[in-house]
Amino acid sequence: MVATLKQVAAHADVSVQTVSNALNAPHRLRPDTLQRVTRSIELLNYRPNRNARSLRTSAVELIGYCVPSWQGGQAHLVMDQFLHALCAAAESTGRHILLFTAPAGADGMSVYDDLHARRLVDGFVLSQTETHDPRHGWLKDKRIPFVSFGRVWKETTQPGPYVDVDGAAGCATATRHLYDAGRRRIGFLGWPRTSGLAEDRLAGWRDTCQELGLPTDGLAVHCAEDTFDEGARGAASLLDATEPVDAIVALSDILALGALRELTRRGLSAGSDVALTGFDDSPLASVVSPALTTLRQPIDLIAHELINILTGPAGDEPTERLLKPELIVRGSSAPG
Amino acid sequence: MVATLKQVAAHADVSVQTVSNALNAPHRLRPDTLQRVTRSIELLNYRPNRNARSLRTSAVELIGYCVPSWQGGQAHLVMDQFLHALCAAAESTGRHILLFTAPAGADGMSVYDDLHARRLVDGFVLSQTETHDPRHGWLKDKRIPFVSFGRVWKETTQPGPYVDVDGAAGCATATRHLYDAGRRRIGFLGWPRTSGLAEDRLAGWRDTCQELGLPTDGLAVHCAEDTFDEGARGAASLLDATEPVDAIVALSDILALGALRELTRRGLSAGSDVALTGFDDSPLASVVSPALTTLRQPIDLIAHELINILTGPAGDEPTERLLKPELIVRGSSAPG
DNA sequence: GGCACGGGTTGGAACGTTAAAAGCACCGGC
DNA sequence: GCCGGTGCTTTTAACGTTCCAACCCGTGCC
Repeated sequence: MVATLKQVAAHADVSVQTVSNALNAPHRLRPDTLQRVTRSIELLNYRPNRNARSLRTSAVELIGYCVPSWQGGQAHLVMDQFLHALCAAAESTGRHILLFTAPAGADGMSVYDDLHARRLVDGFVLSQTETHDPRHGWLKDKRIPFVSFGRVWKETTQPGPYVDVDGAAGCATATRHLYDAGRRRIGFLGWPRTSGLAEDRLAGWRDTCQELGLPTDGLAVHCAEDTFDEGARGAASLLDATEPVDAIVALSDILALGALRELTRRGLSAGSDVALTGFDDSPLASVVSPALTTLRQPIDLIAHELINILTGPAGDEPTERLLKPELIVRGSSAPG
Repeated sequence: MVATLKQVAAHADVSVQTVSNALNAPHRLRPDTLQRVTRSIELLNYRPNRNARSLRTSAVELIGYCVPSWQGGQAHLVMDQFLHALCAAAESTGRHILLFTAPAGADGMSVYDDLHARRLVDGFVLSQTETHDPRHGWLKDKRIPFVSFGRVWKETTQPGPYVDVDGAAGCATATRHLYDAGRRRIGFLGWPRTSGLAEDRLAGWRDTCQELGLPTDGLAVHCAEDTFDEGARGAASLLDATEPVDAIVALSDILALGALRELTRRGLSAGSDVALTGFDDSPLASVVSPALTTLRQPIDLIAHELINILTGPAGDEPTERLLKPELIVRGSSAPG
């Protein structure tokens, strides 16, 4: 049915090894032999058996990725984009992504260990990194290759290589953009400060405000969860203050959309009355009206960096890449 | 580093084959031998090398899944749930999911062929099935195992096994639910009828209305795309009619949320003034207020059926499973 | 003419596993 | 005492590939 190296060799009247060389080290063959072998390969429609190859070379060219469980309605709105990008990046190096599920935290580590020990994957891409995430240290100890999308927060050193988006820089850009649009009282919609990510983005807004001489006292609201309702509630409290805000930087698109709903409910016009920005450029950002100004994570670049770091030369020092998100300006901050 | 069968065999003082049998056919061993071997396996922390096994048995226990590209802001809001479920289902049979990308339509088929020929996967799960989808026939001709999530529309026979959600039954349930809540003029928000899925769901609404003696003329709107704006526009036209609707069955959550926005904009209360249902139970459905009544696809069941069919005995006749969605009643159709 | 050299090619072994067949010890029946 | 099982274990031979060492042969050098 499917041709093997041996059959191709017989057809081209050379040894098996020569056919292998034709594919893996063509420079070793005399041009005429190479051509003869290549013709046979095409004629027989030969495709190398990946299992045999992996057995010999002990590299499976597969990268494990744990598909997050959508606990508690937490929507991963850009996960499909990320997966697509990660896949494409892996394929550009001849690799593929293997999906698996695992319990959260340290409990799931035996799954990682098992996949690696059974040689189903060469290494892992981690995402959904959490504060004090135990996975990184665990994998590092076991010397299992990995790279993380997202920093490990509140640790003195990063255990292993990572790629992340500079949330502080992003929120700084958004804040400055609002300032340039004439806003002078800019509020912040965030999450509780126990989350490293939340604190990072908060800092970007706070520092920029202070730099620009804008007030920050009482202008940061910490929403309990990432839902429309919480976003609306947070926005309401910012609008009900004795001195209401004229702009809001939200830590996520969901919160921003909640705020948008609240503005609309009050008969305020997002963009002209109150300017608004989100974070992530989720698919929803462009389908609401006015469309949401938001910070787009460079997903393709992130994915390529992740794969590069994971599959590149195994240097000792951890590789760290911090990428800047791009401000996508839409109607919610720049009407007309 | 990692123990092999040979090392375990030496440790337990038996032959390699006996260790293999201890794992794959324990009934062949004498109880005491089995115990001795098992102890050695655990002591050495042995894990079978999957590549070697696959080479020998020519089954890789991997299932290919083409990760959809999110063309044109089309949000796959339940894709992460589906992937998680598919993964879990595969793992419950000792298999895993391998992700890949491929151009849409017939152009991408060489990718499928290649993955199969190189023995990276045993078979495929297709999703995002389209009207006149060429993939099914192609795979069937090549005798590459696959199962489809979603029927192939507008063909006389289904090329190969599939699992799908009965959209007609779902919309019928929703319509009947609205009728039971006292609604007598129920509109439908759909997509153009070139889509088989759209026509299926439309039929469920239409037939049920006729059965209940409700009007349907001019009460179906076909939105050009799956966006909030289109949903809002469609809802507006149903509300502006000389005889406005008192309920709306929407073909998707996105359209329903657009309609919800339009209701809110007009000062109408969703649930009491106009009742509303969506389709998919996407994460957004429960975070808006009022929360959206919607039809939940039995994702876990779908995933299990897909894997069962694909990995079950290779019968000749195509296996077909049509599953009913579950109506999740929330505030948008039943206030209070 | 012998020898080192190097490009091109080959045979043999190995990667770690499982299928199939062979071996071995013990037992009951005639 | 031999025969045919039966129950457990080992031997042998693959699966399809790549690594390594060897080989062959023509060339240039002393």
